[in-house]
Amino acid sequence: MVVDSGVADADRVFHALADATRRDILTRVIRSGMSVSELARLYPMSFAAVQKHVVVLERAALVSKTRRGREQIVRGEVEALRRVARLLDGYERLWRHRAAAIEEILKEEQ
Amino acid sequence: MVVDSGVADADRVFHALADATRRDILTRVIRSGMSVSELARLYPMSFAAVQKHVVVLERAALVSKTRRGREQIVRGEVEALRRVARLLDGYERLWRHRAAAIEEILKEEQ
DNA sequence: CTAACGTACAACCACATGGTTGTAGATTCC
DNA sequence: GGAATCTACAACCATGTGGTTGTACGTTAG
Repeated sequence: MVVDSGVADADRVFHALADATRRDILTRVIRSGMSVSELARLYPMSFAAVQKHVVVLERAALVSKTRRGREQIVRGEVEALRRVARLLDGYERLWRHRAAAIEEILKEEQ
Repeated sequence: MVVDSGVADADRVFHALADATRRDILTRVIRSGMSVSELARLYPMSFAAVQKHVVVLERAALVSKTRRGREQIVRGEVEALRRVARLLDGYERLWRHRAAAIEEILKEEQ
């Protein structure tokens, strides 16, 4: 297992998700693959802007691209998504731990 | 239920999580509340920088502050965290849907 | 072959972000 | 009361981000 720079990974993933356009692209390409220009037609911005959003998602490993003729098909990668979900689960577990401790204290006080 | 500006909420939450220092602060204050200056002593940066990180987490509703004398105690708020986890679950559900569709297609082809 | 299409990338711009220092207001300690 | 502590916030700076346009290159269609 790669231990190195898991921090930067999380940085990239959360940053990639911190933009409504990118989240929308992600939901679409998870449903089914789409070419970059198909995606670009969906948003009120230039092709270049959408292409850059796709690059950000790609760097975060949230999507992958595969060539099909002159098109580049973008697909959602669920692995990174799962890693983030697990991370958030970790946060929540910590919280539950705290909640349990509080309950313990309240019990003792009664 | 508030329907308005759930998008901006997600923006704020993901952006808040897209920084290693802020994620570290979050894990600590979820375990147990800490004052801002206690937090500030933990990181190799100025008090003001840490205070600004706390503000970012607060705007994302990931932490809340309560006064205790001259200190401000920062605590982790789990509600927003859960909302994000649910959002990511939503993404994963979409993916599973796609996986099921692919299986269906493969079955038909055989 | 040539034209149109799909993609990638550089250069540029306005604005946000993450850091700094400095100042000022509450609150507590002695 | 006066000093120390904790917090908040403004001003500033370097860098990053999200958008633009323009250009170049490979692939497909006619």
